Amino acid sequence: MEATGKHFRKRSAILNCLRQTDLHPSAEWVYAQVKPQFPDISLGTVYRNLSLFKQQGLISSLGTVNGIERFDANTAPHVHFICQTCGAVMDLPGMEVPQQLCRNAAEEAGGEIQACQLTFTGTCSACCQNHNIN
Amino acid sequence: MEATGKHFRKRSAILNCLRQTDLHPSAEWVYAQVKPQFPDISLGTVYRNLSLFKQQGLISSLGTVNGIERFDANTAPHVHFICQTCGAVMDLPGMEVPQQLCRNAAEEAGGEIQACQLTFTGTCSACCQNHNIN
DNA sequence: TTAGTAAATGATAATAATTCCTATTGACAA
DNA sequence: TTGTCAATAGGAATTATTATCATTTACTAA
Repeated sequence: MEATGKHFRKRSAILNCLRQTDLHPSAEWVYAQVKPQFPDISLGTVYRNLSLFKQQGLISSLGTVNGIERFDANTAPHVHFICQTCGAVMDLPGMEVPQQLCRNAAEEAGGEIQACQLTFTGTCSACCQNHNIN
Repeated sequence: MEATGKHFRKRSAILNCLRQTDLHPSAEWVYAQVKPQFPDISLGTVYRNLSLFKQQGLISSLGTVNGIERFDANTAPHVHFICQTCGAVMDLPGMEVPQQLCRNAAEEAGGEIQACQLTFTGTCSACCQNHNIN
């Protein structure tokens, strides 16, 4: 399973691509990024590996934006802002989910809590300006 | 646009169905519930009206669970727990998102914030028990 | 009653994101 | 070289959702 040799170059390129961006991209976006370096890569490989990484806990999914799944290589708990107009997903790095909230949730849910997602939805500043112009 | 007469019976049945459950159901589930009362209702009508209600702010969407969109007639901000094993979505009614957190988000995001979603993911107590048995 | 209308619907086709399938390729060990 | 097995490419299949369009329903006015 080591990433040595040509065998795993595509797989690690996909992971690296996701690690080098903060755009919380879709599978298609990752595909487009990796394509120049590996012209014969297939979209299926991107989906397959993203799914594998997710299962291994190397990446996480933010859910879908406009019906398209978005991924994040930052698995530490953090807060997101999603612009409903342009579909941009941004981190709100200055914020964090209070630990107490997570403890309360664990208590109230009864089961086991594995992840926590705090997401704000609205219109980003760029789209707010565009809207004013039009 | 009043819900008088037979014309709007299906539409309001869909909304009532959603209002009378706390399962945060899918379009297909709503369809199955309304079907006995309106045997000739079509799935397209359910999708069409759910989409309309969402647009009107009468209901909200939780996003997708296992690739299927889930809806909620409770538009007040509240906290959810999603079981990754069985796909159940539950409210955590004793919890709420701190107001201060929302204010911070608005400040940091720059744009306009319209909604806030706090979701915990994990394994519900029922699925935890089943897992122990098997 | 009887058109005339606009909205709502049923049935089905179309769309598109994602997953599945199978032959092929690359890496490595014997 | 050869056998084996995981990884992949390419494309077909799946499936949730949306769009289309002819029909039905409700309401209004003559």
